[in-house]
Amino acid sequence: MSDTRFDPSTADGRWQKAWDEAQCFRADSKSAKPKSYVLEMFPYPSGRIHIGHVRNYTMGDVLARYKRMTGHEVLHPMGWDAFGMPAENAAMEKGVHPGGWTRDNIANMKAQLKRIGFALDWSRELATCEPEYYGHEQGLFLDLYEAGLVYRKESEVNWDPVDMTVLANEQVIDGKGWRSGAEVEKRKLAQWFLKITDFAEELLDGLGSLENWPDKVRLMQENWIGKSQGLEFSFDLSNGERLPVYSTRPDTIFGASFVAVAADHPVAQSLDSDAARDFIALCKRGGTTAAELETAEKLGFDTGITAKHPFTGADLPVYIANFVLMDYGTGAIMAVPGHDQRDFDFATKYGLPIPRVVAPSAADADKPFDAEAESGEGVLVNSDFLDGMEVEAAKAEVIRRLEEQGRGQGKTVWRLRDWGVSRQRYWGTPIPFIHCESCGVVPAPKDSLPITLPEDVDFKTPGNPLVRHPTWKHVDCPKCGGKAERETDTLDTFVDSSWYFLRFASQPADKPFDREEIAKWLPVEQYIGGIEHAILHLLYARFWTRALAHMGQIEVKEPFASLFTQGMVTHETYSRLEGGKTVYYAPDEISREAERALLKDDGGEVEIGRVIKMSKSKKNVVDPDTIIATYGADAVRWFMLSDSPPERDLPWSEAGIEGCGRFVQRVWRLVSAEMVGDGGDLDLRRKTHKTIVAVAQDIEALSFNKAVARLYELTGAIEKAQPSADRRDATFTLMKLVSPMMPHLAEEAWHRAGGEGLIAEAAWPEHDPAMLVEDEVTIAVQHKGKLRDTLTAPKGASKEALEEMALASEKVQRSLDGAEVRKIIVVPDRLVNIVT
RNA sequence: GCGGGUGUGGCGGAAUGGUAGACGCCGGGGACUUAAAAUCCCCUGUCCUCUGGACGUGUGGGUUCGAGUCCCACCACCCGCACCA
Repeated sequence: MSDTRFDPSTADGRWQKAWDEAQCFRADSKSAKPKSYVLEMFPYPSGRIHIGHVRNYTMGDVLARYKRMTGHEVLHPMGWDAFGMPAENAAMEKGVHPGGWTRDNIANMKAQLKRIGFALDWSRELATCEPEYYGHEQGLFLDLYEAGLVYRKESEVNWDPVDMTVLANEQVIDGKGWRSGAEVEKRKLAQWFLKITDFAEELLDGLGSLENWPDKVRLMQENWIGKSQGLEFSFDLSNGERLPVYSTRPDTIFGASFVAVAADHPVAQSLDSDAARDFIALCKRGGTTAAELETAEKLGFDTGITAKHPFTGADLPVYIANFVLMDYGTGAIMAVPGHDQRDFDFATKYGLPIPRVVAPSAADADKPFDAEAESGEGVLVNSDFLDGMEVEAAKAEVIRRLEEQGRGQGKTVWRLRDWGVSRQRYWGTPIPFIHCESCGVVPAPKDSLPITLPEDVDFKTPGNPLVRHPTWKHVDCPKCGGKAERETDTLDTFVDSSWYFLRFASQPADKPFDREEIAKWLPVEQYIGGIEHAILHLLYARFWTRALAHMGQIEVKEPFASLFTQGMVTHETYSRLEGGKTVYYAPDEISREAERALLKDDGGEVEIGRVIKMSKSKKNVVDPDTIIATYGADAVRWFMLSDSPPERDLPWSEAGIEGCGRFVQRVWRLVSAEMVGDGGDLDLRRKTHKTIVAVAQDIEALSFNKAVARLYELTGAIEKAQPSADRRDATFTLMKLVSPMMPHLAEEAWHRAGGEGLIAEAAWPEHDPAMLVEDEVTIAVQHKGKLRDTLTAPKGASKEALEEMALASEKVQRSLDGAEVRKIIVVPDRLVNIVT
């Protein structure tokens, strides 16, 4: 080791080993210290850690190390979201077993994480693909079944007839399977569902208690749950049937000029004419992509049936309409064109009346519409007994009257659907049920768990290997003992990630978790991950936790007390046209100059594109291993925290990481410098103590970029200071303050400077409150609201003294130029503003 | 279409209604060196008649002694949802 340079290639590994040996990062549940559970969303073991993971885990790591230094017993675990499709794809493409592929990937990624020096409790590592994990998941699934929260029903799926598999919506591109390219069919299959809708109200209300979640995420979940309150009532139809409809605007009932049903509504289906059948087919063909919906024209088909208005007795035409959805409300609506844009468009197209029933005031009852529907507030007009009422009062009145007639009732409708968890795949948790011809669907006995996946499977033939495995599915019925078959569906991987944070608290062999350990560690104080999980993962995990609480297995209801969603790591792109095609080049193929970028291969200039999310197709990716090998783990960690606020995107740049590498060496040189000297340095001491407080606040607020800026400032101040006892103290303090961010450098420097033990186990420095108080302050002097001069005054100087000093300033006098002073505003210790 | 967010130097970004641009990157100049790397020092919003001054936080208004910050309207970009009655 050279004296003048810090060498991460030897130091990083040395300290990682030292932390391992000292077991610094083990969480002790017997500890009396206050606990802190810091968790980052666990990764899918794709094989390589990418730079986004590095940013995510560095943030959590800084917080975890800081919490440990401030006297907390920290739980900071790591695991693997190890089931899922990519493993099966690899099996099909490369002929490797999903299990072997996954476990190899885990080993690689674990080694990568260790090279970054994360303060993780590896003794609690888990992988969801191991029976020790998913066996307990099967047990929990059976518990949920017992509690009435699991059921089976027929449901429509996207079926790929070539791959013989069910596709997620995202895997259907232009109506074709993403892998096979075959036309996707809609098939009805019996599938397993979790009754998340039972918890809709709770999940919605619970959002209110999650003050430390981003408003954005709470809003997204609120919209997803989609509570709406309105009225369900029935029309009498001319064919003698009754047609229930749902409306959130019952107040506008006198404005209804037609009734519309969905194409797959029974009323539509019962029509016996070719024209009707053709129209229904036309509706079904309609695409569901964003662009198609945007331009979709409102289309309708007059059924010839009429509906009797419950108050006026008028006969309203019943249409089949392509914009009415079967799976929301009752699949039928009363259409009020004047006050709903869709109904307005439809009525305009088909020449139906557009009556006004809400107006700004009673005098505007006949005000014409301005080419669009008015859905706002106002008073009711042209509405018989509702005339003159406000919207809210009118809603209540209509509901009251229809309830009285026994024709309808107030009703709450949710957008949230039950959670379909069946996947017709191999690499997932087997659903613990058995199908018996005589007993039906029977839960697997708990003592038969875990139901493990067979190892001897092949992926050469399409379809689910569990279905065609020669022996696996054949079992005796646990009820009657006769021949029966196992369920061959496996669970959605979102189930795996719905409780892993509970399993981290303790890992008993005979049960999913230990009640007391959950009580000790949960909730997670700080959960960090990507915004892409704002809805599904976070909603499912909240549901699963509440369901367990509902069954009395745990106390905690909300698993994540505080949530942080970090931004992406981005990079500019490099490309040029070659033979009419845009060819992208990777950053390491480029030599980047100030204004331009040249290809290393042939020296040709390439175009520098926008800074965008790193993606393989644009080749704008950097590999964590490479950069760690080049700059060391600490420089990379420091870069991840610098400059950009953590919730925003972070543009990766070669120049930036080099700057971080320089800073690592700057700190190193401070420690190498002479650390003794005479006398004190009050300014530096003040700066040091202010920095202790500020960095602590910044880390707790996750404002790592601000903490970084303050550490640069302190470093600069130490460099400028003459040797002194205060300079020595400042240097030791700096080592501790940077240690959560640059732990290897901090250990090496600490060790070299003669510090005791490991800095990873050191306490956060104490600050002296007296050092935070200035005795002199800078006062800004303004005239006409503009800065004219600044002056130095003793802290706490009187208003009169400050006024006097301000007026004495030559610059101020020049600006005043003899004008009459009308008023002087003095903000003590801050500013004087002279008004003329 | 609905909902949400963001807009500050060449770039990333600081700034309890009180000195806009902290800190970093890039760039320029200098020192050290035979030379380079490394390191150190200085400069670095725009403009002008430059020991000073004017302008300046997407645009236009407003509130205020004082607005990047608060209010109103608009523009641009980004994200989420999407015919949810």
